[in-house]
Formats: sequence, C-alpha cells, structure tokens
Amino acid sequence: MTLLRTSRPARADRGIPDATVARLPVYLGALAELAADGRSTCSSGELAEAAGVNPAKLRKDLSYLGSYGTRGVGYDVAVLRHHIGRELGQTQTWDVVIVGAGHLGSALSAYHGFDSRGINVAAVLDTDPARIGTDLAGVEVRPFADLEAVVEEFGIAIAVVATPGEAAQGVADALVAAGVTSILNFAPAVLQVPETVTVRKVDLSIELQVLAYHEQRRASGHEAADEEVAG
Amino acid sequence: MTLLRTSRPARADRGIPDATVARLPVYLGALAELAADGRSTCSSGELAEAAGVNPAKLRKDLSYLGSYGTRGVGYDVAVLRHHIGRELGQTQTWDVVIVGAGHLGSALSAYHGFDSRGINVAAVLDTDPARIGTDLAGVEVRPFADLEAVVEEFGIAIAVVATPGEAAQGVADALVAAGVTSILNFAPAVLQVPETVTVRKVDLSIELQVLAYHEQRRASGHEAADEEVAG
DNA sequence: CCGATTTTGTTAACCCGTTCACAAGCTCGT
DNA sequence: ACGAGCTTGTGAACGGGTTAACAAAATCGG
Repeated sequence: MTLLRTSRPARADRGIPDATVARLPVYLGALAELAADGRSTCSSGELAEAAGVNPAKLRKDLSYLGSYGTRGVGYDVAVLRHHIGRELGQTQTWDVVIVGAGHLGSALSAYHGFDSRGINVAAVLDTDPARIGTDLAGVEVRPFADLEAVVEEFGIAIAVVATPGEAAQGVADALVAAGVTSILNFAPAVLQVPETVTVRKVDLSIELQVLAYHEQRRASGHEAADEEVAG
Repeated sequence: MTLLRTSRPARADRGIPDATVARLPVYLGALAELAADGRSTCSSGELAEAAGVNPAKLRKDLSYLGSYGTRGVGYDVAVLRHHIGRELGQTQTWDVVIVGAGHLGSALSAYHGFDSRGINVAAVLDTDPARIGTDLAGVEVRPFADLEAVVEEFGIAIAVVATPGEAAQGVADALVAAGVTSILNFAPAVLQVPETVTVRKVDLSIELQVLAYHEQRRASGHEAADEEVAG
C-alpha cells in the first residue's frame, strides 16, 4: 500500500477504524452489483466473496455501523446500501476540484462512477495557458489563480492534486490557504500540511515498484517460502 | 487504504514485511531528491522527514535490508539508493503491458518517472478498433488479441488493468493464462485470480469516498475528538 | 409450540506493525 | 589515547487489525 495519512491519529470518539472505512466503499460496490443482479438480500458470506474479504471481517466492519442484519437471514441489500452510503457521507454530493489538467487530470475528469458515488468534479484548474479554456468531459479548465473563487463558489472541501511533483507542495499550500481540508495527492511528492488536513497519496510508480519487488523475489530463491508456509 | 492483496500470506523466509516494501519506493524518491540537492550522506532523521515517516520506523525498515548505515554518521545516499533499488529489483528493467487505452491507460503510458524506476511500458492493448494503431507516448496500441504474443515477446510478468469494471475479470483471466504473475488493477472490480498471482488494486473513486467520510465526520460532531486526542 | 437450522453480532486470541528507549559503535577534539 | 557526543540498529512494549469461535436470535418444518 501506498497510502500515507498525514492527519490526526483520531481514535477515541465513536469513530470507525480507518481500515474499515477504506473497505466500506468496496462493500458498497459489491452491493450495487448484487442489486443489479436483482438480489434483495444477501448473507455475509456472499457479500464477503463479492468484496474479496473474509466473512468475519465483513461482519465486524458492518457491526461498527450498527446492527442492520437479521440473524438467520442476512442483510437487506437496499437497507445496507443506504446505511453505508450515509456513513460515507453520500447523502450529499461532494464537489471536488482537480488541480492539473495533464493526462492524469483529464483521466480523472472523465472518470465515470464518481457521480453515482456522490462525487462531482466541479472544476479543473491549470497554470498552462494552452490548457486553460479547453473542455474536459464537460468542465472547462480554469486558471489556477481562480482557486479561491472556485472553492468559495462551490463550497469545496476536497481537492485532487494531479500536477508534476515539483509543483505539488505549492499547490497544496494554496489549497490549504483556500480552505480545502482533504487532499488526494497523485503527484510523486510528500506533502507537508497542517494536522487538520487529511492527505491520501496514490503513486502509480510506487505501486508498480512494489509489484516488481514481488516478481524479483519470485524469480530468485523463494523456495523456502513454499515449504515453510505455516498459515 | 485501498489495496487488496490476493496472494499467498508469505512470511517465513527472510522476506521483508509488506508495509516496509510499500515504503521503500518512497525512501528511494526521497534519496533521489537529496542526491539532486548535492547531499552525499544523510541521517535517519533527515531522510524520515523527507519521506514523511517516523525516524524509528525508517531505521527499522532499513534494518531489514541489512546494516548499510554508519553509527554516529548516518547513511551514504548513493550506497543506500543502490541497496534499496536492488531489493526492489531495479537492477533490471521490468517490461509491463497496459490493457485499456482509454483516458487512464493513456495517462499511464505518458507517465514520466517510470523509466528511472526500472519500469518500461512495452505495450498497450485495447479491443476498440478505433484505438488500435494509435500512438500513445511512443507506443502503438495493439489489439488485445496480441496479448500472448506480447507477453512472450517481452517476457512480461507485470500487467496493468485500466479497462472498465465489466471487462476487468475477463482481462485478468487472459493475463493469468498468458503467464502474467503480477497485476495492478485500476478497474472498479474485485479480481479473482490464483494464489500464485499478486494483485494490487487502486480505485480512484474509493480514495475520494474515504476523504468524503472524513469530511462528513469533520462537519458533524467530532467535538470529542479534539478534546480527547492522546498522542 | 418446539426443535433444527441458519446466520448475525461479538468476544477473545493472535498477529503484524509502530514506537520507544537504549546499547553498540563511529568520529572528533584534545 | 581517550572521553564526549552523535547516530545507528534492535529488543521490548504497545496498539490496532484480523481471524476463529461461539452465543444470541431469527426462520421453518412438523
């Protein structure tokens, strides 16, 4: 994994564990599939398989939200979708701003499936004059200088950084100054932000390097692993 | 976090913990920055700050590779880069194939920074006739049917799935059949693969949903959290 | 109405990862 | 040559997350 959290440790409160929160969207997707198949109820076993997790883990995760299942029966698909969606804040639509209209920014703007998840790309910003004014999946690219105005206009709390690594910290500083409190960072850089701001990082290159490590091991002397696996 | 591993539990052996492996590329990037700044040595504290982690954690991570530091002095930047790079398999270049030449596939093909990390996009495949034959950052899009030939030709072990969710499982099956053993999955789908294959999943929508959850909590009654934070 | 069967919710053990704290070891000044 | 001062490497405590196992609760057949 390549997700660095730079936020408060949280805990205390009645908060849901981070690991669980990260899986809730997966459950939501699996439930959407089941609903599309016409299923109205499902057991923890079925849902766990669709989500690719252990059934016990699934039940424990869901138990943090409350008791929305029926013993001996299972979960009502629609009810569970509602409760997970509500917990994730999908009762409202979150407007986000994407900074950087390069290849990745374009890909993100065009990404379908945001809409159904309560996410709306409200604006795309860039500093390159050649990009400003162009249309990205129905959203016009605006100058980066418009940041504060855009944040104000849409009441934006979540931003996506899709710039080159060198520009990322400067952009992050501007985002924080404009009042953004959650940042999804695709740039290959470690962002320094106040504790009050949540940062998640996705680095495409890092993901591939991790896979290369596994290949590396596979290729050379992992013989012991095959014999020694305990459980 | 949104990284699902669908591989063997591993352990035993002299393997490096997964959490550490995921951070090694980050350290590598931080070391590259230090080197670019002309630094020839650095302490664990400096490197930890550049990488955004706890110094103790950094030292423990590095200790899995061996003792490449000098007490009282620190680490030699060049030496450490060499050893981390070697551990990650960067002594060779890994040819990867990208399946799906849509927005995301295009973005990945154009992503700079792969080259310097031992990753090379050898081929891009798609089923859409309109895309086949087009040029993506110097690589020609080939028909998906060429998969086996491409894997054979380049000796490919690592593949990237950048297709719509519906197509992902079929693509994964074909990849496995062709001999690919590591898959980076960007499609919003849970891939079922044999235990011998490593899968990492990155879902852009999920990342944003996790951030929305944090915003949701921030907005409503997290008062207790501010008072109760312990560490 | 009751026992058999199913499936949830939860407790407790386990395992992995993080962090602290300190001994081991290196350098430098004297 | 030796002590003062750093910085690494690691043993041990701690905390969170995963998993197994079971009790509680619902349905269904007779």
